[in-house]
Amino acid sequence: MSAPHGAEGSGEVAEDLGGGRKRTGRRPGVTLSRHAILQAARSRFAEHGYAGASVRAIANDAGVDAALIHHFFLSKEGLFAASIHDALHPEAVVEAVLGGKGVRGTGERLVRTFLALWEGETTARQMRSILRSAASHEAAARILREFITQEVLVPIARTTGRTHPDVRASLAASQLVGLAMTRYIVEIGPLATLPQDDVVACVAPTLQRYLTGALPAPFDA
Amino acid sequence: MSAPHGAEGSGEVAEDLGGGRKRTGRRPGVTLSRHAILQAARSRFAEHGYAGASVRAIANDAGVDAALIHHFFLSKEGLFAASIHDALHPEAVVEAVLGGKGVRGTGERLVRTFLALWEGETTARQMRSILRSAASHEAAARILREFITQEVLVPIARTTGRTHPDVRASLAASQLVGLAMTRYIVEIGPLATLPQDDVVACVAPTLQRYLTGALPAPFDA
DNA sequence: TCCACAATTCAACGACAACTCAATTAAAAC
DNA sequence: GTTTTAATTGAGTTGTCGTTGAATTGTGGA
Repeated sequence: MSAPHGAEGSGEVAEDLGGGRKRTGRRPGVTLSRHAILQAARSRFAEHGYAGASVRAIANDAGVDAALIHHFFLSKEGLFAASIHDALHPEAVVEAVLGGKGVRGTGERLVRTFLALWEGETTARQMRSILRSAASHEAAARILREFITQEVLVPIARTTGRTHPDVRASLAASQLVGLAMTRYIVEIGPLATLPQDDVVACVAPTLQRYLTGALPAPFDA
Repeated sequence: MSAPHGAEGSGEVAEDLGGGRKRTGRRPGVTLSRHAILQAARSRFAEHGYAGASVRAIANDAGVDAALIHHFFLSKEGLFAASIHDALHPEAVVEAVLGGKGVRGTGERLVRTFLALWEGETTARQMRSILRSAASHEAAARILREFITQEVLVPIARTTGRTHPDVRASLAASQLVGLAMTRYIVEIGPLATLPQDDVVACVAPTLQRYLTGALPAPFDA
């Protein structure tokens, strides 16, 4: 969970004059507000989803007027897009998973790489934002859908040289998305508390089977 | 998807006097509004999640004044709770899955029963409501969490007589939740379009392994 | 030095949020 | 038939939403 001081702590440029009022006009020195806004947005979107996070609350967290958000990002949509921009580096993920080490450890490397995204401070917030928002915000759902299908799983499945790479890819996606939902969002039972290595050990065989194992009758019969 | 005339169609009791206005006071005959509200609420919550669905929009869909919702359900929270109430009948699910037919087909029966919930008109809306809202609304997340862990998966895992039933249960939950997310919410790739039987054939072995197979080293070594 | 521009806040807009209260009409209980 | 209770809307409260335009203050280039 985030520390009690929250996402503020970067925007302490503006000294306030009595009554919470801040001096208008540009501040001296380098500008930090844009970055502060992005960080606050990631936290809010990660905790409350797209609809539940308000521009004003984000601005407040960032220690900034709400209008500044529109100055930088034009709209709430724009802020959301920017806040999850480059959360997902497909090349990096694909590289980490394939890594030239042959096909046998693919399942394990896939879970491990995926879980790592959920442990890093910044990437975890972005992942939470995407998943939480994807459940009810179409733009987020589209981002998630296209990223998963086009940029990570299809390449992975294709390089394994098996049949029906798209089916294999979506099956693997279902297990990974479900893992994220149950471990990090809904926080179900032992899955939410098990050490990372145990989770990897349990789930990796499933992914390995989806990616390189035999598919049931309707497919390869 | 829902028909264009939407969730109305039941509340046609109130004839309107000119200008969209409706006569005040109680309507003659039996009262259908409560039911109409619940149906409209299920649709709205299913499509937009808790935060994205407004009481006014639901009232509008139901052809009813917004105040009537508060009269019946006291608050939006109350409406939400009522709208997903008895969506999940644990006994029925457990019965359908265990069904006295021994342990070998448990995985398959579990997926099949789960998918059936997502195909029925009413239950699908309730499932969508719960999952969409659970992603960002704590009350929904709690409902989902407790239902999954306490009322379905633990009993199922316990009756299989294997070690670590809670770990097995949460692993199975992760696959099922992920399946619902990818097939019905985010609609990823082939999973969203595959016929039900194919999905069952692909996923059942995973559940069977989680529930009755060998767990990896950290658990049974 | 002057000028274009970027950063920043204030004040407000119109829309809509959840919710309340009183009035009106019908059903149910007596 | 009278009284109580339930259903229903209208009008309104209070608050928040995303967004805008003008005003102010700093930065950087000519």
